[in-house]
Amino acid sequence: MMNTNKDHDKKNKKPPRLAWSEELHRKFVHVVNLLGIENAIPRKILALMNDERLTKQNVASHLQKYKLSLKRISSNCVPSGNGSKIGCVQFQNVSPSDPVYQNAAVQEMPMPTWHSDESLDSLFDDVFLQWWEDHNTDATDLSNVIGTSPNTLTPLMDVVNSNLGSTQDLLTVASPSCISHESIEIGELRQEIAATRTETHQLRETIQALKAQQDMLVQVVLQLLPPNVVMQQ
DNA sequence: ATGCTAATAT
DNA sequence: AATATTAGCA
Repeated sequence: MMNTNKDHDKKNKKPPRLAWSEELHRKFVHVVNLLGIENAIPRKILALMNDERLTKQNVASHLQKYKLSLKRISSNCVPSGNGSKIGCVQFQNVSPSDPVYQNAAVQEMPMPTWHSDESLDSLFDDVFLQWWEDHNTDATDLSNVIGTSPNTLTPLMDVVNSNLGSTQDLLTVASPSCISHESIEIGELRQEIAATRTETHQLRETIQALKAQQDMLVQVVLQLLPPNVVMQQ
């Protein structure tokens, strides 16, 4: 009696299909950007997201779609060969959730400033670490996760470990001095902090999108200029 | 046998 | 269109 029917039987173990909420997707994008699109495989993504709602197949499926969207975007921005013809469109519509800056063609651009923005990187790391602390009691989880993977991730682990030291110091100093006073709303402060984090996160994405736009525009200008002007290294 | 991706199915 | 499932490769 529990067979080829359309059993809406409650006992049948069919988990409802996963809906990728914005929050879930942002988490996903966040982790993917952390790993870099080339290292972002389902197992690592799943581990870093650390979300009970997710299974590896969920992530794999979503990753497939996500890569397609990246491809869609990239294909609009690739300049055509050595000629002076430009294939770029849609500069205005770069969405923060669409990491155009991962476009391989963009990354290969000979822009001297491309890799030199350390402040942006550290901001990125701060945001990630705070998020990680929120969702995991112990940072050794992260170390374990990353430790099992090839050495391409060791720089990330270093960053995490070093930054973690400072944040833990902050915590141990701050918490004892706050207990005694009247019940001033710690909850409100938490909310405020959370809001600030979200804002920071969004700003970070906006900055990166703008940076990508700027670099692409510079590239366009370079291609429009006569060759002799550009030749200096 | 396992994990990943591309293709296909719902 | 979004998500799940399968197929086939490494």
